Amino acid sequence: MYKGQVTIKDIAKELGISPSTVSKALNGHPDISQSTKKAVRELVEKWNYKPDPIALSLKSGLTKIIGVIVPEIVHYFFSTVISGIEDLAYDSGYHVMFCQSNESYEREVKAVQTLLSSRVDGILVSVTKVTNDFNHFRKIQESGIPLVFFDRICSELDTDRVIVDDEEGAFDAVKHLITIGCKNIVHLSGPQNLQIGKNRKDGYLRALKHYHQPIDDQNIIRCDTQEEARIIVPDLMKRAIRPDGIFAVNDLTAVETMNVIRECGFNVPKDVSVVGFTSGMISDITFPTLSSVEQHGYMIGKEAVKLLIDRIEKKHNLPSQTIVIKTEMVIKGSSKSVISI
Amino acid sequence: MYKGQVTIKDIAKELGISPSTVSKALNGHPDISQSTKKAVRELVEKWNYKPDPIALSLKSGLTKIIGVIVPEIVHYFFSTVISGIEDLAYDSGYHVMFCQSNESYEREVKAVQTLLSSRVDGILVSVTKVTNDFNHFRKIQESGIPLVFFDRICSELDTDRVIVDDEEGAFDAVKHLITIGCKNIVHLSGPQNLQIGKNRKDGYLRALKHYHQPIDDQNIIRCDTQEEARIIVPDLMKRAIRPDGIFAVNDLTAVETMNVIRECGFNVPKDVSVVGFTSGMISDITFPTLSSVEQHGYMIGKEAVKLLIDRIEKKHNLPSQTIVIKTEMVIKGSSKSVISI
DNA sequence: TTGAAAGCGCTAACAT
DNA sequence: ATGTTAGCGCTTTCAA
Repeated sequence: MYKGQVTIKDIAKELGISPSTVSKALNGHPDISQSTKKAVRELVEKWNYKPDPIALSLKSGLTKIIGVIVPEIVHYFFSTVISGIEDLAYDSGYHVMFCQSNESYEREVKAVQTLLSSRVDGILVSVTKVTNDFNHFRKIQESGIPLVFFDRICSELDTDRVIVDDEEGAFDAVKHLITIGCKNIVHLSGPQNLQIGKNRKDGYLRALKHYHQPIDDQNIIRCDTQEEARIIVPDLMKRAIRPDGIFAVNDLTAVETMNVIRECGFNVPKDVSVVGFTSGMISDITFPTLSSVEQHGYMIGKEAVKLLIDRIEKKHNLPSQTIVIKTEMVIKGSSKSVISI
Repeated sequence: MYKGQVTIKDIAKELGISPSTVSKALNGHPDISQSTKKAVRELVEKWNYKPDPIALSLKSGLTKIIGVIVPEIVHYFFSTVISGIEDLAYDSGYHVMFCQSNESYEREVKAVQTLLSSRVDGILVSVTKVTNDFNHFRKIQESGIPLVFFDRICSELDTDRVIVDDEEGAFDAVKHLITIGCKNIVHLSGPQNLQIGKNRKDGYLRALKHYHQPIDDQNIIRCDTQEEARIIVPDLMKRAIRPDGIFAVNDLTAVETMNVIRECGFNVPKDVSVVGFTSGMISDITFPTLSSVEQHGYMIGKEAVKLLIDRIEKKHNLPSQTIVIKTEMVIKGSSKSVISI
């Protein structure tokens, strides 16, 4: 037991009144006299009484805790989102409990069980790259616990969501590459079972079409990690017709792509322009700095929590909402005009 | 209320026995018959009964929640530590609640209050750069809640700690610079109210002394952010006697230092070798890659949780422990021999 | 071998 | 205006 914690009983005893009177006084109940309220408030202040959240939870069935499942914590984008979640949740009187799935389906399932049995009031999820079965999420819905997906959503389930406009962001990225004169743009794509992977590819394709660029299936390559880039990019640079622009599905892949290109004896952005997706701190510290699509992770976190708390507190049976956060093409050093305008 | 949650009462009613019998059966109490135990176990399985952690907490006074206060979540080192905390805590049946102080003293104090009033079973802290008053931490101790500091410790308080051997790590870094031939090594130092800032400086000094290098106060400059590096490094490069080695107190400062040096028209590592501290993902993606002192954040997190849980569960009044995690000098591209051996 | 009752801290319906 | 009581889900004497 938390040593020396003052309870409502102690206050009651000291004041010679009953616990329920103290409770009512504390909760601003109208029947309680001003004098009693004042006495209670003073003693509460003096003894630094704090209601026990556990007792409150047992009574209300609510824990004021939000569960969050992310693929990784050591990840710029996700840590940014977490930071936003954290900040708004605390401001709203909620605590946050994190689980990382480590991109493992099994761990994700386990995390769901853990959070459910912890009786969190709501759950925020960004799914792993490998999740193809969604029954664990259905279980959340069946339990009546509000569920909000962010970024990596599950399109099969009818839930609230916070996403960025991946298609549009990718379109902008490729448009940028086209605008600066790239004629042969490769897309290093993400997992196609994830909506974000699909949408970014779609944006790439739409931009090519819109600007009447030829589309070549060979220019869409499944590659979304540093390790994969290290293997795949050298081959790209050995092609008869070398790419002059690369749009990578995330920043780390983009950075490694730049590094490999340099190692192959080429220059970024002179020989090849590179654009990433996320635009985190990483994009500022590389050489050259990385042009990338800003994703506003902090805001994603905030919006996701807002949506979730709304669901928790107003049990309104409104239809599911999808909030779309606008992306922003941020041009830095890795993409540069090859044509003089 | 958590919809459709099975309680011990439901089990009891179905089986025609009393709740207390169910409880005992579940807890392997010796005087419950095998047949009853079996029946209970089967129904528990079938109905997927899970004890309500809130009720358990109310009874035991323990929440099985660990509170963590870090300066930032969006920070490679801290997110690594958090990842370690997370992993071991869950394996040990604990949950984790994070607060970020955002390097603000007020927010740190508030975080302590929040965690205390959440009745966490123990608290893990890495203090802000600006914390000089430690009464909020004393309050934790007075409440009888175990407290463990990691990395950025509070040396005034008698608590368990997990630190890296900053002095030795810094010594190794500077030794490396000396070994490759640097004659004029600058230290970009951290806040001196933090033990880590002091220790890293001490290691720098000891290395210089040990290898009979001249010590120059002008070569110790308070600078531990990218912004500061951007202002300070150009001046360094304009000195009559330019530094040929720079040991920065953290990786981000080191990286920005490299970038600024390049912008000033010099080459890393040819003109100046740069070494950082932490050796995170960052150190692999920069150009050149960054030599740095590996800090093993994940392990720090694990050890800190282990220490904390030990304190929580075995109320042993052993004296405070300090666990020191060994660092490791990782040589990459930003430091290179200028002398041929 | 099992059950009844009390209690963890708090709230709320129902007396007084 | 204040007090009594019951109950949230569970454990734990103590009694049967």
